[in-house]
Parts: sequence; structure tokens; C-alpha cells
Amino acid sequence: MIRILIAEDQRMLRGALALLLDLEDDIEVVGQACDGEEALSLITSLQPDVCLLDIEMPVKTGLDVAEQLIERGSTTRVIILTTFARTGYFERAVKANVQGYLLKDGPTEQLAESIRRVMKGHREISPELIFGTIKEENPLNAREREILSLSAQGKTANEISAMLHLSYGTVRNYISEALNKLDAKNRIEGIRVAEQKGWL
Amino acid sequence: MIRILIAEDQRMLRGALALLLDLEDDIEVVGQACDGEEALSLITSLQPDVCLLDIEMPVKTGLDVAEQLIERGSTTRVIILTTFARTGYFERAVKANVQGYLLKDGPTEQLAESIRRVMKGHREISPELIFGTIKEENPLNAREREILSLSAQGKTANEISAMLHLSYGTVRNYISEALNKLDAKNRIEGIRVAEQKGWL
DNA sequence: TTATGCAGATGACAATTGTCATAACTATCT
DNA sequence: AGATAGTTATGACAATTGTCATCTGCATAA
Repeated sequence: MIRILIAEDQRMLRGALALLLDLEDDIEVVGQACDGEEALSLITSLQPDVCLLDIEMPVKTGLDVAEQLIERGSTTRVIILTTFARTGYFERAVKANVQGYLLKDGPTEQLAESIRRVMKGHREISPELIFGTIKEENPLNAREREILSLSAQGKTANEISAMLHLSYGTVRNYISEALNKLDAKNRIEGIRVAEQKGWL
Repeated sequence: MIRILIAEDQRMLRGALALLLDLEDDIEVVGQACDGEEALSLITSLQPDVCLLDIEMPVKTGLDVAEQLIERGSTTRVIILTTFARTGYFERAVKANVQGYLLKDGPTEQLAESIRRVMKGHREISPELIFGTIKEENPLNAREREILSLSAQGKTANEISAMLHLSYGTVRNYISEALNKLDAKNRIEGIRVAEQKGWL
């Protein structure tokens, strides 16, 4: 019996997946979490064989959870299940050494089969991601990302400088550099591009 | 037997919902669509009793579909099933006279029951939406919305003025007015607020 | 007819933003 | 020690943005 845990904040999907997987004879859904924090603590206490992690969840993202599981030397295998084929997300998942990265756009029928294959030691990656991704690296460094994120929240260069204890000019330099790398003509365009690629 | 059609672009969710509903003795999923256009043509040809429509789909949104069904005098009952509790969406759905508006954040178990109740002539609205929404009207008029949308794509005031055959100053006036209404201190914040409320 | 209101335009002003050249200070590598 | 690279800072400049008061048509209602 494969014991699995589902972490997904959208209740309808979480419930439907749990039901669907429970119909399989060899799979048992032992727990469900609606945010990253809960997922982490349930995985620790329940020790499931596999966990299905959404990325964009409250409190902690699925990627955060995956990284912390590695740190703790957990034996639970991780399958990321997300809407986003964003290169940034995928790269981070690969670095965190997850066993699977599936898209919510993929077929339902394949999910159970993917779980079984992961149990056998295979890696399961949505075919959309296998080609044409690795080349698109995140061009932004940590500072640029941090500053652009704050800017994306509507913060002003001045506010950001106060928050990060940097000078006004430095903040603007970083934004300028980021926009240059993203080939964007202003903050708004830059934010669009970066968000869309999962670089923020 | 209640014949239903599901329109939802996310394949995993669509598949899971179809399976879940097909398990019910009195419900039969007669069709699935992955965009609004397909939904419309399948509803016309299959004449299901109920259709489940996602809002944010390619080609045509679920709201577009609902509105066109009314126009055509279709007898198929409509349940909107969406992630978004945005007031703008909800208002539009109410105006289109849909029979249900459920959130994907709601419980899976209730879905089949909601469908049965809709068949009996009830209206099904997610409880989150019943209170505290109607008052939050979209404060932006058509022009302001149009201009802020273009701005959200990274367009400059100058570019927008050329696109809409308005003067540079007029465009900035509209943006200023929109920001004032949204209580935002700059474009970026304004865009965030408006998008989050479904006002764009 | 006057009044009222709306869509659009103009001009002026200050603040913010985007760009660039340059420099100081570290830390690291050779 | 010298070379190199990364981080932070400055100053200067132009362009863009945000705000306001004011003005022109134009339609429509009193």
C-alpha cells in the first residue's frame, strides 16, 4: 500500500484528487494539507511514502517544503504538482532533487501511475518541461529579485531603500540593472516578465 | 439522470471532477470542454441539463459563455465554478442570471448536492459571496479601466495615447483619477488593487 | 434658453523613475 | 602585492509620472 499526502490549497481540487487516488487499490491518502506549514508537519508525523505538493500555497510554498524535507533527510518522496511550467520553479525543484514535477494541465489518469513509478525509483517529469527549459536561467541575482519584488508590491524606491537599509540611489541602480537584464522598458514591464517566468 | 457538461481548462481538475461526478448514481458527465468556445458549441449540440463553467478559460471566459447562453435562450442551467471571489466577476454572473456561483475553495462533497439543488430550481451561491460583496462596486469607468489595463501591460502614457488617439495629458489624467479612486500611490499599486478585485 | 455634466485637452509643477559614469570598500584568487 | 569581482554609494541628467486648476466642446435635461 502506497501511503500518500496531498498538499494543495484549492479545496475542490484537493478533495477530488484525494477521492480519485483513494479509488486505486494500492494507494491510500493518509493526509491532506492546505498550506506548506501544515504539509511539513504532517509529513513529519505521518511519514507518508509520497507527498504531492502544490507550489503556490499560503505560508510556505511547495518548493520551500521540498527543500526543507531534503535538509531534514526525510525519506518521503516528493512530487510537485503545479499549474506553472515556469523555468524558475522547475529549476529550483530540480535542485531540491524532487522525484516528480507534474503539471495540473496533464491528464488525470496518469497521476496514479506516476506515483507508482516514483515508488519504483523513477523520476516523473511532465513532457512539456523536458525540452527547452534549462537554457532559460534566472538572470536576476538575489538583491535584484528582492528589490523588484518589493517594487511589484507598489513600493517606491524610497520606501525600499528604507526597508533594506540601502541608499536611494543604490535601489534605483539595482532596478535599472534588473530592467536591463529583463529587457524591459519600465518597472511594470519588468515585473510582468519576471513574474511570468517565475523569476520573482 | 442529470446530464452535465464540464468546462475547465485545467485538465487535472476537469478530469478529477468528471470522475467524481460520474460516481454519483444520478449524474452523468456527457461532455468536457477546455475552452469557452468549445463549451458553447458542446452545450448547443448536447443540450445538457447543467453546465459547470470555469471563468478564466482561453478564447472565451465562462462569463462570456453564460451571457451568450442567455441570449440564445438556452435551457441549460449554468453553475460558475471559479477560484475567484472577485466582486466584479460575481456581479457580472448575477447579471447573467446564472443558477450557481461556487468557489473552487469550497468542499468537494457539496458539488453534486449543489447540482441536484440547482436542478430543483434553487440558486447555489458560495457562502463567502453572500455577504459583503455587493457594496464593492467597480469604481473605474470604461476609459479608466481601458487605460489602466494597457498600463498594466507595461505601456507608457505616451504609447497609450497613440493607441487610443487621446492626448498624452488626457491619458495621465485618467490614470491619476483611477489611482485616486483606487487609493493607490502609483500605477503599480493601482494595478495590483484593481486586478485583485477583478476590476480590470 | 440656460444650466449641468461629461469627455477630452492644456499647461505647469514636483516627485519619481531610468540611465550612466565613477568611485570606495570588501573579499577572493593568483 | 596585484588583479578581479561583487556590493554599495554619489551625482547628474533626461524622461516619465502624478497632481491640479482651468478650458473647450458637446449633449442633454430643466
